[in-house]
Amino acid sequence: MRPGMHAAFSTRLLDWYDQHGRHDLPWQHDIVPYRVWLSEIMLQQTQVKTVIPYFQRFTAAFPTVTELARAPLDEVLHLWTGLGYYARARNLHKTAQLVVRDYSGQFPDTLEALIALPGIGRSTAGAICAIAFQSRAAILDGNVKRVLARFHAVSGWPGKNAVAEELWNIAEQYTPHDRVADYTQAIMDLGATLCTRTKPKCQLCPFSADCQGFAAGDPTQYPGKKPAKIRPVKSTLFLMLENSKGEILLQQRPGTGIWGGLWSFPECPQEAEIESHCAALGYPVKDWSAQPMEKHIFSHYQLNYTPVTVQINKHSSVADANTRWVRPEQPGQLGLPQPVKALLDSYSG
DNA sequence: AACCCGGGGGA
DNA sequence: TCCCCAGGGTT
Repeated sequence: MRPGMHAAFSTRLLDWYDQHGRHDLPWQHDIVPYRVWLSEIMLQQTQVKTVIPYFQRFTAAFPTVTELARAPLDEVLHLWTGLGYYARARNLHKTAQLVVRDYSGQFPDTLEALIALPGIGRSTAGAICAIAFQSRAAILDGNVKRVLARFHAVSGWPGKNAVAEELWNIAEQYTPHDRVADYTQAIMDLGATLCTRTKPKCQLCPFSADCQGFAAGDPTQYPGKKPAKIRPVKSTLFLMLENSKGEILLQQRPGTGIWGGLWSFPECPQEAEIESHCAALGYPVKDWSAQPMEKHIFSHYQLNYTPVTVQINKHSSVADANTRWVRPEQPGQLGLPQPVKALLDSYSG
């Protein structure tokens, strides 16, 4: 079989699915549009394993779209807590109310009508049409993009329109008229279990002999990666408060976000705020002096930081749980971001 | 700590 | 039309 031979593709995929695919996922029984829709929304940015308990709780609380539509949004959001992308839950609730109001509680069965509902795009609409209504419609979620890009060695990034269009065309061509619901589950399953982002199990794949990505030597080259974007530049002042013992004040950063849980200097955005910021910390400023600005590169932005040495009037060396006075040459067993470590080293040296 | 993810909304 | 974002999981 060569890439492009449509009927052979779906036949081989369905044979694999019948023998090796997953058939026991919660949304694979009692297949009705409501459950298909709910599962597809949950699966949009979230993996199967994570979704399963949420799907169980949701369908227990709201067995039908009517009950979901009647529920307060707060209850929906509560049941969604932990799944992330909370806009999905708001759109879910809106769509439930629209289905009740405009469609008497019966989901529409055309791509156009489904896409018009909040939170449903082309791929999700295709999945609902194929799985819930057995009508021929293509999908192109992350798994399918990977499978098709590798099979055809499509190297561009699917975020680009031209690449997405090429993949959609391929997806449309392979989508069969018969068993389209099983085919749709099957191609997602192949991508999720064999044709994985890293370490694909090509030796188990029914398509490896014909896969152009495999033939090229490294299927993980496909599809192409999102291009690294130009890093935005952020600027901050690192306030290096020094007490009369020559110790420097560090603060533990919040557990999440950049440098989560590490110890760093207090920061403020500009020189005009130095005195008020230190006063708020409980340390009136005697004198301060800005040092040359330095750069630190993260994957997603560049941090320009200006160290500011600050002499304080208060001679305290006590600190609360989130702050600590350290000797710059011996900061102790603290997690320090690289620039903080470097500044402490140069300060003592 | 980088990378990934479908759809919505703003530039 | 393109770009960016959300928020948790995987690697």
